[in-house]
Amino acid sequence: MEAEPSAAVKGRDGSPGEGRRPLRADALRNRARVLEAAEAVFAAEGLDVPVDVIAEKAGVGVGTLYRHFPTKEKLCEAILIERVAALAADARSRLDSEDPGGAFFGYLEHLVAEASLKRDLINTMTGAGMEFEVVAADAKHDLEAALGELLVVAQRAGAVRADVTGALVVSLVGATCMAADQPHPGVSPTDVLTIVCDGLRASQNAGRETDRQPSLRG
Amino acid sequence: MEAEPSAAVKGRDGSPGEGRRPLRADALRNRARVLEAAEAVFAAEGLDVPVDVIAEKAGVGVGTLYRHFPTKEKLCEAILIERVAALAADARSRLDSEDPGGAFFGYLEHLVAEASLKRDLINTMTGAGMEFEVVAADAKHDLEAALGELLVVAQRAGAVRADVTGALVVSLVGATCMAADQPHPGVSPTDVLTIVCDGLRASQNAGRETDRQPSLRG
DNA sequence: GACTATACGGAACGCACGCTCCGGTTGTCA
DNA sequence: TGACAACCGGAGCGTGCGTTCCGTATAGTC
Repeated sequence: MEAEPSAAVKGRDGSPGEGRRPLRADALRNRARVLEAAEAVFAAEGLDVPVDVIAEKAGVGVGTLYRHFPTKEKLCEAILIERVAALAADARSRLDSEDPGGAFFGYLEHLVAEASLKRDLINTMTGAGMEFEVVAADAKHDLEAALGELLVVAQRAGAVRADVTGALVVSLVGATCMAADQPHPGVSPTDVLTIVCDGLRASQNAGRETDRQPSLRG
Repeated sequence: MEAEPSAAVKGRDGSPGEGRRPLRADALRNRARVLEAAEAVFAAEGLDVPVDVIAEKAGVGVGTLYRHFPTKEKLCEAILIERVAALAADARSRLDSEDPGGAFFGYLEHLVAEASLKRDLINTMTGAGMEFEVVAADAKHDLEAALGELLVVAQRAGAVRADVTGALVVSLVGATCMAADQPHPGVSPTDVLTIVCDGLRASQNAGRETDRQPSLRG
């Protein structure tokens, strides 16, 4: 473990850390190119694209890529953290809506739509494809916390059944995102989400008399 | 493409194909061991276990494994086909139940429980981890067909909303199985399935007045 | 224009995994 | 028991991917 000269992650714009001289112009340019290419490729293909592909798309050698991002995981983080933070902020902005139910379900819809547009988000939300360490994990936890807040408000308003937990909603959203990633012909992510939302709305013990209705907290 | 002497898949017990002499005793024994080990390992870890692991667990060299199953995919098939066929048979056995709703939802429960017990089934149902060619794909399609039959009966009985398709149910089950594979603390696969089932039960336009209720066939 | 720290590119390394090859072993049959 | 086909084991090959190394190019400075 030695000091890594220019490998540490700086501000997204490549601004210098304290006491370190600014990046050279070409380095700055290349760093931006790599981020841009990675953003596009990850969104289109998911997180398990070879780094070579990103480097090529950025018009840069792999060596250059690795000088700016010491690891593929760090590169993913640089992109995902801000994506996920934006989602969490969106959740919180809906917190003081006059229609908590609409806010909650609308947010779920937004989440799934966003995930089917940016496939890297699917990997993040379902936890498949890459294990992140602290930094990105924190961002994800923050998103989950924000979703939880939105949930309790909707529950207090009676728009969501009282027996679901935040973790359950996260599981359901992750599952829906996965369904978006493995599409069956004639089934859209929205269709899946519709069923899930109706299930979240349903009051407990709403089942027909012929079906046994298991309790969530059984 | 040349004839492969003993590599062709025979009956599960290793009985000879027509005109081919029976397997030697040790070969028969090893074939069984490999199947047994693969069944256990795939169930415990999913389909993306290295073949070396299976060979070792079977007390056999990789060469031996590959003589009996020319490809990892074929080995998976040998196990999955009968697993999946059993599930399809189970579905059909429920077709003439007096309680179509209970039969349908009970079957979904069985499916998810089975999948969280045998992780290779998760890979199969979610389509993640391995692309199968014709043989296993046929088995999967048969399972989906059986599930579809169970669905329409339940719909005719009014236990399931009329606007869901078989493909949608398959997507939902796959998603639920994925949730079982990426467990969140405090959330069981059953919890997820409960929400999904309630969503499938909910009559259309059952949403509260404050929530907009998208139609499935929008 | 010359000089140097900085950055670049891409060949090459290490590792994991599916699969093959072949010298040695063993079951089977006469 | 001897002989041969059938079978075994595991070293090793090919491929794909993350990562490193180092000779070369260039931006910034005087």
